Amino acid sequence: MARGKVQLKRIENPVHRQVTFCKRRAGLLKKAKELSVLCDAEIGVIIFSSHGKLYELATKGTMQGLTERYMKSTREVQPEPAIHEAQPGLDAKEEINMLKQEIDILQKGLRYMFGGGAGTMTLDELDVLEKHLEVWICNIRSTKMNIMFQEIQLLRNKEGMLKAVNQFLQDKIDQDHHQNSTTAIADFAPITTNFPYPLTIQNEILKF
Amino acid sequence: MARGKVQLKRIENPVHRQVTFCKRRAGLLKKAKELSVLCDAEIGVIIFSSHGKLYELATKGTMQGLTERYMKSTREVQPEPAIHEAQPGLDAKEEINMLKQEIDILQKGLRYMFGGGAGTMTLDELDVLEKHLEVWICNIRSTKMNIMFQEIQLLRNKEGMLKAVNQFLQDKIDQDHHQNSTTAIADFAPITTNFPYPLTIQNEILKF
DNA sequence: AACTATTTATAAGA
DNA sequence: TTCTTATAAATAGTT
Repeated sequence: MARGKVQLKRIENPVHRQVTFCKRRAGLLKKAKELSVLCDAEIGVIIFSSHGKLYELATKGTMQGLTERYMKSTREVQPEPAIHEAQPGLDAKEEINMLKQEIDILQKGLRYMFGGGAGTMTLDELDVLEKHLEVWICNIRSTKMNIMFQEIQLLRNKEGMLKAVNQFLQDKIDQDHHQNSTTAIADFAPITTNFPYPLTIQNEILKF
Repeated sequence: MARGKVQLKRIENPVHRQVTFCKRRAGLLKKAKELSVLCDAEIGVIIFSSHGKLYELATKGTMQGLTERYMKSTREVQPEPAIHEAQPGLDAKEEINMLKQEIDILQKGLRYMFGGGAGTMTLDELDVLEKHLEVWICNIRSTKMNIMFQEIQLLRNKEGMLKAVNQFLQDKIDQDHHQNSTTAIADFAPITTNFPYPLTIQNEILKF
């Protein structure tokens, strides 16, 4: 925001990006603290850098407490545990009975599973159990996707940094070659490829 | 920040506080979005106003996913409780440990399922759990198939018996008709259908 | 909700 | 990283 307008897109230069991250992170956390104090609000900020490092701020208590409060707040909006959508025309007692029945089925299912399938469940009970398990697997796959997505992000970042390092090394090599050809050794062969030099990157660079 | 420095303390005037909250909240969320885009960071902001109203922002995915990532990040700092000892060369103990581990995963999975997905499982653990559930579902489907096959057998038996009864009744009717046509009444119309007589089977026959 | 005078944040350079 | 500084952005107080 100074000495030049900023484009609202990912900063490709890794050094530049890191510096900006540092500065703006500090600024964001400062702003959050100010807002909390001035307006008596409870605020939590979680920041994961592109390298996966965590920075956090929780005003008025712990992040743990805040996330719990958040869950409580949103649970009312989103009845998360699926399937158990309130059926119209059923009062509280009926709903409780239905839930108890479902728990029974799940418990029976666990015995069925670990007891070697020797339990005796009806077709309907098995249907309910199957649906539960399908939702469960669905959730698991979704979580796995999230985790894998994070992995991909990390690898992309590594790729970007490696490219930058490659470019740096290439430039250095080009420079060296230029010096050599103009001072001591005759240019007996023009270098037309950047290979195999970029492959010489040290392993240390890969450790984040 | 304009037309007067601001004191870093709670604004006592409620109207003034509300206005400032509104403005600065927008500013904070904007800054958070910018930081996320510019520096490729995953950011979550949770704001509870002094009246308890929730405002939130989650870049790159859901707040749910972010809090899970946060939990995982902070959990790693704390020592992981209950790690089963893995002694090489002892087959029996190894097997027991493996089984314990599997049970752990299943228990964790149950918490994951019924705790609203707030558990923190690794990708490998989720894989194991998914496989377990797939086997489980497979077993359930197999059992369902068995049950349904038994149903089908039962229905086939009923069908066979009904057909036999029908045949018996049909024969009886044919016989009666033949008697009538050869003794008293002229054959004014040949019977070419067994309808609607088979529909007169008594309900008692259907009860197995 | 708009409008500015100022303060604050920060991009670029050192 | 840290400091400096010119400039963009945010916003306090006002209309």
